[in-house]
Amino acid sequence: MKRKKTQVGVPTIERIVRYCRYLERLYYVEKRDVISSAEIGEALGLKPTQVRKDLSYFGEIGKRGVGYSVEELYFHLMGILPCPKDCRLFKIALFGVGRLGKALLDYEMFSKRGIDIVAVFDKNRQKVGKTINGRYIYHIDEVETVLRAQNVSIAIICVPAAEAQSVIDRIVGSGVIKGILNFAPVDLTVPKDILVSNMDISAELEKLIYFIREKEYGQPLSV
Amino acid sequence: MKRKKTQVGVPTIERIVRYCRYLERLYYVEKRDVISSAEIGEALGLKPTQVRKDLSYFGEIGKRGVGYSVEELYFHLMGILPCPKDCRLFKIALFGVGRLGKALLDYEMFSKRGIDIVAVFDKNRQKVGKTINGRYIYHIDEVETVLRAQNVSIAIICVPAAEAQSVIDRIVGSGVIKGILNFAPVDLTVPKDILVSNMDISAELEKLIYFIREKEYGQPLSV
DNA sequence: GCTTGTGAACGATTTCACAGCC
DNA sequence: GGCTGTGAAATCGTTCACAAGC
Repeated sequence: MKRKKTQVGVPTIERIVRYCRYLERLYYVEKRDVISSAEIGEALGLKPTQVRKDLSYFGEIGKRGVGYSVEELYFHLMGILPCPKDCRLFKIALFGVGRLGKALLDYEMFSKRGIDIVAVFDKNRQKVGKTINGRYIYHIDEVETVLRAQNVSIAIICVPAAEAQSVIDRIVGSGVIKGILNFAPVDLTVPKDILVSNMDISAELEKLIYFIREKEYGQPLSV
Repeated sequence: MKRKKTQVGVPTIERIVRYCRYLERLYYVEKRDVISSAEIGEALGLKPTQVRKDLSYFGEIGKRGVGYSVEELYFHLMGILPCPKDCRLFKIALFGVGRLGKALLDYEMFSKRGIDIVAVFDKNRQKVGKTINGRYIYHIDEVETVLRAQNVSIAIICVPAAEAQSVIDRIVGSGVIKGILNFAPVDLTVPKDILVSNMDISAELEKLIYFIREKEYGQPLSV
């Protein structure tokens, strides 16, 4: 099997996810038949050429002079993205049942997309053994056993920043985890064959404020 | 005043936030005196040249042959980033007191960074009038009055996807909001002078799974 | 010796320009 | 006329190579 040199880049995949969401609404709610790259671009704040380039990576889906069939395009993109079909293949565990962890456990969008969290861990013995949203809470000491038994491949980290790295080390030690979604505001050190996606809320806010200030005052500060 | 052509890019600012966090620990916890770009890069998974290039945008802070003074660099970067000094300038309101909204209201990292949410809104009359973590919950109908009175400039959106756009329209109507941090999994339509930062949790997970699959199986799907 | 700062080279991503098709 | 698909050009971001300074 020949390895293609030109893989599709990260920004494109991020936009594919957004196209997919937009088309979902167009298909189920607005019941549109066809859509143009110009209109998609308008809705998502992108240039039409950007939209067409992205879509062209996955084949010729549109009709020239007409546009894209909403149904065809939607199911085509759904086939490219992993969910919900493959989410059962990639089982997910959540670490840290604080407020954020609890919020994620019944996050509407997860269940809607077929994303299911199969195991939950905490280090607090008071929480261990209870169930939350139908999931049994394991103690962090059981991590190796449970992750292997359930064949979990993705970990969501919602523990405090100070504990994140030690939790990660134990998770990585289990040898089954392939990807980590990290909500703790620290940079984790992991073996480089494991993918990490950081969702750093306060970092995002700081970034936002930086650019607001830059826009307001022309210059961020004395540069 | 001359407008510089080369503004610092988004990826650089994202890394500056990370340097800042790392240096904070180095300064207060590990009490290091100097640090090299190589070591910073090691800790954050970046090449030393990347670190130096980023830092050089904001002046010559290091000493050749020696490295960077942790103290000097830390406070220098703190000066570039908006928090916590400017967070009072940029007041924040939160919309939607569901599980996620509640989680954010006492997110440790916010208070630690001086980020303070000054007003909270919900459309549920049962919640309105109560206080949560010391913040009075306003009804969404009061949005114009409260935002103007408090001079709020940033909105955090934690309402369900279906309601996000209508909430946004009202917020934008108030005329004081300059930036939005959006947790609802939809693409919002806003006037282009307003900055939007999306934190789409399920999109991030889908992206992660896509790239895990690509890595595992060489190709994401039949492309 | 060692480490920073930076123009130049390289690589990735976006945008343009236009051919191809309905 | 309209809209897509795509190579080429432009832009943006990262990495290299090396000069400058401790």
